[in-house]
Amino acid sequence: MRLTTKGRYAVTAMLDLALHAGKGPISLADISERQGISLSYLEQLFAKLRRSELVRSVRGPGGGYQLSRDQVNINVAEVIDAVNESVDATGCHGSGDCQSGQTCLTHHLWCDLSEQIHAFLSSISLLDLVQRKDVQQVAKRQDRRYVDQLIMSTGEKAPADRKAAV
Amino acid sequence: MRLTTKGRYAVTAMLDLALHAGKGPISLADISERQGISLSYLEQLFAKLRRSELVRSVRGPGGGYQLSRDQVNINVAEVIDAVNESVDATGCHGSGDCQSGQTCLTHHLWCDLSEQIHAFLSSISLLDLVQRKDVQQVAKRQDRRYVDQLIMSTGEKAPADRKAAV
DNA sequence: TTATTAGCCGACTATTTTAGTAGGTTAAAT
DNA sequence: ATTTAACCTACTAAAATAGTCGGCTAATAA
Ligand code: FES
Ligand code: FES
Repeated sequence: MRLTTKGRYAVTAMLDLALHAGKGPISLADISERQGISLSYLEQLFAKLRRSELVRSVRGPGGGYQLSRDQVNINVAEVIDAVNESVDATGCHGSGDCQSGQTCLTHHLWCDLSEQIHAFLSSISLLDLVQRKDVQQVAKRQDRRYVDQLIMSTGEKAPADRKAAV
Repeated sequence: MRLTTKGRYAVTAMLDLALHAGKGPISLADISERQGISLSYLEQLFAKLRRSELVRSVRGPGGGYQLSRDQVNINVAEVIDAVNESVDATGCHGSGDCQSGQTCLTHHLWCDLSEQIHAFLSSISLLDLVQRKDVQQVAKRQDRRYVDQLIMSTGEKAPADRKAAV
C-alpha cells in the first residue's frame, strides 16, 4: 500500500477541476500554476485519469479538461486508483498467498485495513470536498494568488494596486 | 504514507512472539523459519522494536526475544510506527505547509484519512489478533510445518511417520 | 576453558518507485 | 498560418525497499 504525491496530486487536480467547473475546460497549465504541480507530471497523471474515464479532454486553444461525470459520482478512492496507487494494504493483493503460496499470519488484518481505508475514501465524493469550508478557503486564496500572477506577468500595475485591479 | 513488507513483517513477527509467549525467549531464527522472513532483515527490524521498547532481548544460547509488555497493551499502530513506517497520509506531516509554506487544497482530507487509519490500527492489540480464529489456524499450520522441518533436519524418520512422531 | 548459540552492529547493494524532465506530434481555434 | 494545449514516448536523479555480508559480544553448556 502506498499513498504518495502521485495520488495526492491526482486528487488535488481533480478537486481543482471540480472547483472551477462550469467555466469551460480547464487547462493543465492553470492547474499547474494554482496547485504548484509540474505541468509535465500533470500530463502523465491526466493520461491515466482519461484512460479511467474520469475526465474528458478538449484540444486546441481554450481547451483543457473537464470532469466526465457529475461531482457527486466521482469519489476519492477511484481517483487514487486511476493513477495506480492501490489502496490495498495486503502483500498478496487479496489472494491470500504471500507466504510461498499460503496465507500469512497477518493476511486478514491487512484485508480488514484495506477495506476500512477503501470504505472511507470511496465515501467521499468530489462534491463533498467542494462543499467543505477548509477547501473553499484554500481555493479562494489560490484563485486570488493566481489572478495576481496573471496581472504581474501582463505587468502594467504596481504591487500596491493589485487588489484594486481585480 | 506507506505500508510495505517492512511494517507487515514487524507486525507478523510481533504476533509470532505473542503466539509463542510463555515458552521463554523466542529466537529470530525460529521466527524467520516460521514466517519466511530473512533472518538478517529481522535483526534490523528487531533493533528498532527494541529501541521502541516493544521487546526485550536475552542473549546467548536459549536466548531470543520476548514482548516487553502485556499483549493487550501493544497495538498494531505502534509496531508499524516503531519500524519507521508512518501511518501519516499527509505530504506535510501534519504541519499544513506542503504548498510552498501554505496549506494545500487536500490537506484536511489526508489528515482525516490519517486519523481514520490510526484509530483503526491502534484499536487492535496483539491479544486481539492472537484470539482471532483465522490467526490461530495459520499459526497451527506454521507450527506443524516447523516441527516437520526440525525432524527432517535431524533426519531419522520417513515422511510417512512424521505425524506419529509428534 | 572452549565451543556454540544467538543477539548486536555497520556497511554495502540490487531493484524498484517516485517525481520528475525533455522533446516531439497532433488537433482545434484565431 | 500561427498559436494553443492536449498527447505521447523516452529518459533520469534521487530515494526507499528489501535485502546481504561480515564481524563482534554476551551468555550458556560441554
Ligand atoms: S498479506 Fe495476504 S497472504 Fe500475506
Ligand atoms: S498535505 Fe498538508 S499541506 Fe498539503
